[in-house]
Amino acid sequence: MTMKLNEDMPCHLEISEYLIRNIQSGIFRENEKIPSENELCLKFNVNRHVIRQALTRLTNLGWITPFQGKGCYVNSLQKPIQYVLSSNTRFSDNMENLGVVHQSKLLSWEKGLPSRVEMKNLLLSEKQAVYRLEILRFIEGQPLSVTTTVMPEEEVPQLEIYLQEFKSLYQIMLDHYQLRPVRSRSIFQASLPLLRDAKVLEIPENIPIIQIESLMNHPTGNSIEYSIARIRGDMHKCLVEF
Amino acid sequence: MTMKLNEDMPCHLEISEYLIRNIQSGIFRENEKIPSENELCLKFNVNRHVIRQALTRLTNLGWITPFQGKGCYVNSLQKPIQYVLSSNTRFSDNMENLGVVHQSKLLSWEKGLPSRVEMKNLLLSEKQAVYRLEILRFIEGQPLSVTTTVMPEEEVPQLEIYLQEFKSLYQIMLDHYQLRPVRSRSIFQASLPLLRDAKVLEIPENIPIIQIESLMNHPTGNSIEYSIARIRGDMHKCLVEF
DNA sequence: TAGTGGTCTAGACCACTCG
DNA sequence: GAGTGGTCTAGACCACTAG
Repeated sequence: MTMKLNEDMPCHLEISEYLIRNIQSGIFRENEKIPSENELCLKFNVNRHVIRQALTRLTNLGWITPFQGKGCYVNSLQKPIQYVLSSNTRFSDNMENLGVVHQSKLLSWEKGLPSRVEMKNLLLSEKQAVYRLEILRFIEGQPLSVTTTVMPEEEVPQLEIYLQEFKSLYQIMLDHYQLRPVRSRSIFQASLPLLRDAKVLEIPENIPIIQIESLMNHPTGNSIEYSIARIRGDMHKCLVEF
Repeated sequence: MTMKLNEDMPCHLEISEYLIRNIQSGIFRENEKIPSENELCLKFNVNRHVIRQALTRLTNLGWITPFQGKGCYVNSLQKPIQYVLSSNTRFSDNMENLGVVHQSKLLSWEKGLPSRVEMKNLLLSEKQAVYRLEILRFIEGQPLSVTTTVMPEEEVPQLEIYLQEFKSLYQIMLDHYQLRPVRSRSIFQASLPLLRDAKVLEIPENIPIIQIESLMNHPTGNSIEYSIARIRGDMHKCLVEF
C-alpha cells in the first residue's frame, strides 16, 4: 500500500509533515517505534535518502530519537511545568507548591576573582573574591536546568563547609547566613544550549533552552547573588505577574 | 589542495566542526559567502552529499543561511535588543526608548468566535465575537516577531475600519477607543517556531524563539487583549524588574 | 549561460540490536 | 542472521541568481 503525495511541496517535507501529524494525533504513540526507514520507503515509494531527510528533520525538531539497530522512537511529549517568577520565589518553593518531586545536585564549585560582568552586577571591586557554583536541578528524576550562581565571599564566608552535603542553596543561605535574597530583576532569552549544557541536561543540541539571568538582593538593598539558569524549553514555562 | 580528516569522527561531522571553527575564528566573515558545495567537495575529496550533510547541520545550528543560486552566507551575529516588560510598556515605547527604527505590519485579521483558550483568558462566552490579528514587527528592517492578538469585539467595535491603514495597534486603541491596556501577566517559554512563523520571520525552523503569552487588562480590571508573541531568540532579550 | 543550492534515485558497506 | 539506522559514492534534473 503506497501513499499519495501532494505536488507543490518537496517530497521529504511532505513526508515529515505527515509523520508529525501522525505523532500529534496519537497514531504513533509516545515512546513507541515508528515504521522503519525501509517500510517508509515502500509506503511512500521513494528512495531511502528522502526518508532519511524527513527523519532528520523530525529528529532536529525533537519529535523522535533514532537508535541504531533498533529504530526511531517517538519522544515523550513534555507538558511544561509552570514556574512562577516573582520577587521571592525560588526553585524549591515552586516545585513544592506544584507537588513535584525535585532535587538539586552541586556539579562543581570554585572560589575566585569576579569577571567583569560579575563585578558590574554584584557591584564588586576586582579584588573581592566570589564563590561560583554550578547547580543541576531535576524534576521527577529528569534534568531540568543548569544554573551558574555567583555570590560574593563576604556574604557567605567559608561557604565550602556547607557545600559538603549540598541539598538546597536557599536552605544553606537561610540556615547558616540568615540570608533571604529577593529577586530584583530577571532577563529572559531563548537560545540553543552549549554542547556542555546539552550533555548535562541530556538533550540533543537542537532543543531550545530558556536562559534566565537573575539578580538577587538583600532585602535592604545590596546584591548578593547573580545567577544564569539554562532551562529546558520543552519542560518549563515561566509566569510573571505584574 | 585537499584537506586531511580525522579518523574517529564521521566525515560530515568533522567537516561541519571545521567550518564552525573557521567562522568562529573569523576566517569566514560575517555576511560573507563560504565556499560553494562543489569547492568543498574538491577540498575535502568527498561526495557532494556529505558536504550537504555538514552544511545542513551548520544551517540548523544557525551559523549559515543558504541562498539558492547564490551560495551559503555566514549569519550576522546578533547582539540581542533588550526589551523591558512591565505593566505598561508596549513594543513602540520600547523601541523608541532604544532609538531603534521599528515598524509593524498587519499580516491578516479575522472576526470570529473565541476558542476555548481565548474564552478562558478573556472571560468570554462562546457567543461573544473576537477580532484576531496577526502582526509582524520589524526592527532595523528585519522581522523580529509575529504576534497573534485577540480582542473582544465589544471592546473594539468595527475595528476593521481602522485596520486599513495599520501602523500601531496601541495607537488605534488609544485614538479610537480611548483604551490604554495594562499588562497583568506574561508567560515565557522557549521553543522552536512553527513552519509558518519561521517563514514570515525569515529564519530556519531550528532557530529558537521565545514565546510570550500576555494578558492585558483595562486599568479598571477586565481583560481586553490576549496575545501570543513569537520572537526571534537571537535578536531579543526581555528584562523584567520586580 | 555558467554556477549555485534543492531534490531525488540507485546502490554500497558498516555498526549495532535482537532473537 | 535478519533487520535497523549511519555513512558514503555517483549521477541526474530542477529552480534560482547573476553577469
